[in-house]
Amino acid sequence: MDHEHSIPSEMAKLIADRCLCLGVQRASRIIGRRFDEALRPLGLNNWQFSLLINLLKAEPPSIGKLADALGTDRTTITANVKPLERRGLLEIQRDKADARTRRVALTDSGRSLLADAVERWREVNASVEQDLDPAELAVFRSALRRLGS
Amino acid sequence: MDHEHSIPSEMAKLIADRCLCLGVQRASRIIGRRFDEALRPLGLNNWQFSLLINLLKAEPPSIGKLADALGTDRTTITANVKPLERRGLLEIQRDKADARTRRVALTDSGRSLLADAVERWREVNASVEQDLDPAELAVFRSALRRLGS
DNA sequence: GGCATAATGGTTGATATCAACCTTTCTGTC
DNA sequence: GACAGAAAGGTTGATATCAACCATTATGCC
Repeated sequence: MDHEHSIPSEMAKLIADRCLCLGVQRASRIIGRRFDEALRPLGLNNWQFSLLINLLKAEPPSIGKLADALGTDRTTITANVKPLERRGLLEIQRDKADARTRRVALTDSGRSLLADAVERWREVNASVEQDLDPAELAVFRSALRRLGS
Repeated sequence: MDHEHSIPSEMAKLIADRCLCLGVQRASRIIGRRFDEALRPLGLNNWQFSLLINLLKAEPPSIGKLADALGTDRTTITANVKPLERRGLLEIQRDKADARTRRVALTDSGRSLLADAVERWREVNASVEQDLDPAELAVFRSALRRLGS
């Protein structure tokens, strides 16, 4: 007994299969958990690793630059930097030239933890890479780059 | 003045560029916002749309089946179904045969909202698809499928 | 039936995500 | 210097995410 405005279940399956949003979010959750697992012994999750690795710049990046790099809202950076600051892995500095800008800088402790984390990252990233053929992987990367811009 | 265990910033850039986790999560956030924007007039976000579309089955799916379909933890389903239940878009039913199982069923109201949402979904999904070449898109989909299993 | 084990899923606590709104600071123009 | 508009970021409130732990129910073996 179909409702006037209802969608048959075969069409629903087509939609779910074709939805790029669900596809990419589903994959991102599943891959995220693999990285979470690899980094768990260090007390980091995949998001925190990505943030920390983006702090290794010639100059500590601003909140806005970090948001661009990670593809998140600025307020997400603000909120999620706090636990890492509490752990002493990074610190917030005020920019000397522009009083509006805050820069996020790694501490020595953060730098040292990151060195361990990179070893674990290397393994799990290689393991995910091996789930795809080399040609497929190259296209996948370029598609991700194009979609994330 | 490099710390003993520190990573040079050129290597950090390589890691950030090669990290499939960051790449896919970054793309998923950016794409998610496009779908959020398209669905905002209906009061739905991309996650809620994906959940609702997965309720259009011959038989209402269990919490666990939904978690598989969306690639999330079971507890995420439990928690995030609540706002949709409050809005009357779906309801939780107990399975007749197995008292452990709870099934999530669309209401008429949910079914009707979903019919509107699908129109908006179609547009935004097509717009994301057009950011890739057809061949690239096909490889991208198959890579997502392989990574999300 | 009794019991060990699987399966299903809820609860709690911490972090992640973003829109809407607000404050502070800078820049350009006059 | 004054002022308008832009730029950078914080706060709040709601939803999203998952690990760890717990409770209930089903299943299989004896």
